Amino acid sequence: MYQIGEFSKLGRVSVKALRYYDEIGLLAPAEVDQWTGYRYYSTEQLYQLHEIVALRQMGFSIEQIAAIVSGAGDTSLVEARLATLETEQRTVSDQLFRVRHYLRLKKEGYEMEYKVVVKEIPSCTVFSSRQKVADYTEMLSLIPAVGAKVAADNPQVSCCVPEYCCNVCHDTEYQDTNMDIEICQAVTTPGEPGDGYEFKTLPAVTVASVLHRGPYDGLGAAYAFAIDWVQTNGYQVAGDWREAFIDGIWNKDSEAEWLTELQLPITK
Amino acid sequence: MYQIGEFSKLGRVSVKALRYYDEIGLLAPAEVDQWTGYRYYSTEQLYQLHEIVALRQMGFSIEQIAAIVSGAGDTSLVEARLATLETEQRTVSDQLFRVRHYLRLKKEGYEMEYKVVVKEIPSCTVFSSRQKVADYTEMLSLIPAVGAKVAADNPQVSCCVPEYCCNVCHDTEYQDTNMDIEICQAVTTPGEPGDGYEFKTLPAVTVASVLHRGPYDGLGAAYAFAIDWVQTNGYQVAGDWREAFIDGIWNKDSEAEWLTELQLPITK
DNA sequence: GTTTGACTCTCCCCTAACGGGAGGCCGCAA
DNA sequence: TTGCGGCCTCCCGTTAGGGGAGAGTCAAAC
Repeated sequence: MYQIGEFSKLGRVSVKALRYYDEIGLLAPAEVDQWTGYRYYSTEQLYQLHEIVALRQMGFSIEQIAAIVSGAGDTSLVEARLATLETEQRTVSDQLFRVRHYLRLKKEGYEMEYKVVVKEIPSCTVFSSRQKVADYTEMLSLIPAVGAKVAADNPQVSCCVPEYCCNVCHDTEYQDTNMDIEICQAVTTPGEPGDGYEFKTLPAVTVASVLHRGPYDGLGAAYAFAIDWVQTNGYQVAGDWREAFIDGIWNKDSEAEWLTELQLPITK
Repeated sequence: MYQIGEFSKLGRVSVKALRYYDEIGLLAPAEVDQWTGYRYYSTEQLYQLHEIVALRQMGFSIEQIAAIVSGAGDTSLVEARLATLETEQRTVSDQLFRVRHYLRLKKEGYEMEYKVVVKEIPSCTVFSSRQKVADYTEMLSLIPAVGAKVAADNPQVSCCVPEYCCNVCHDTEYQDTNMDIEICQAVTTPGEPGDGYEFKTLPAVTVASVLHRGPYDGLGAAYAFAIDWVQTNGYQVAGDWREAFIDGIWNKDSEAEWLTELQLPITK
């Protein structure tokens, strides 16, 4: 019989952990002195502890270990652990990509103006108007015009809250002149198509998102950053880019306060 | 200005998380209504939140993020994160090896009698006696003899608590006859060498440990298991094997209760 | 004017697997 | 008798919020 301190050294497990295992019923001592409360362990417990430690080293939770050591023979928990480990491996790998990319740019002296977030954009109903525009100035003038026309034709249509107003860019690479864009505005219910616009459903996508602050002539740098990020982090661009308008001329006087979100659909 | 619900949808962050970020001072709303307590966020906060989410997706803790967004420009936290990620990657990889090894054996119908634990054995002072023995029976008779001789010659020498009594096996592969073994017993202080024994220091080692229950003729299977485990888990054997005696003929009548620990020193 | 339903607030308890420490008991050695 | 090391229980702390209770707020609908 060992005292808890000796037993803890034998099994390379802390005294605190042993008391915890006792408390939750995972590993009770062979004997507990009824008067002093002292725990006494035998080598039978050492054998059990060895198994517990082995399972802990595989990363099982205590609850899972309790299930495994009691109802042995079922591999489902182990298979679940395998699946969990595989996703953990992907997560760590993704994070490594990001951190290394960040450090590389920092080392090159780049000031990290842009940060990339991967997010899910749910599917949504929009009215849209696809047009060729000469530049961003022309585009900006079109948005309220389209909105006004739709509102006039479809008085029952209301915009989503919070708003989601974006361009879907149909050009195959970034350009800021003669662009093939589709102005979209998310609405709560579809309406009837009209002159120069229609209602459609934008698909749900996973995007790499970059926020750009300032006037639109800086969007090129943001795009370049986003595309580089997507490639060096092991993703591929998988769909038409979107530019979501958050702040702009309609609510901010100073161009420096304009806020636009680039959304590049991606897959691994 | 957005209410917390809208803002939470814009940033794809839960309301709970936003309130938490406010509470700990990481991201305060632009305005809080003094009477209702309602939080109102502006797009400036959206920009900050985007950065926070990007850093979270790199796996930084909230505390680290607070440090990064306040005192920007220092890469030490990012380098620390890189180091942490690299060890996490190794941990996950190790666990994957173990779980896959386990599942493979299970699928082959093997009953998992042995579990492997990787543990550190600290350096310790021992008296030792290296001998050629014909078999385990002969070895068993030698241990008490050596112990008695040392105790007689060195009355001030006392054994460690808990005990650590082991064979260091100098054979290059497992054999149960004509073995070249070194009987060792950990003591608290070194003594004077004597006839057929000496005092020495066993090095600290990292070992793969397997517990074997039962008589010594089953040790071969335990060795085979341990060696297979070491190889399929990407380790190499790096030193002389040890057999640590926990329970045996000296305290258990039934051979089935004997307990022996195989310790194979390993490196990655 | 009232009601309703969605939204928000604060406050409190919960997580996993122990670690740290306080305050007190037990047994042994000087 | 005193000290010391080991052990006990009890309580609080850790992360990054999640869940829910109970109450207040807001805007639209009736």
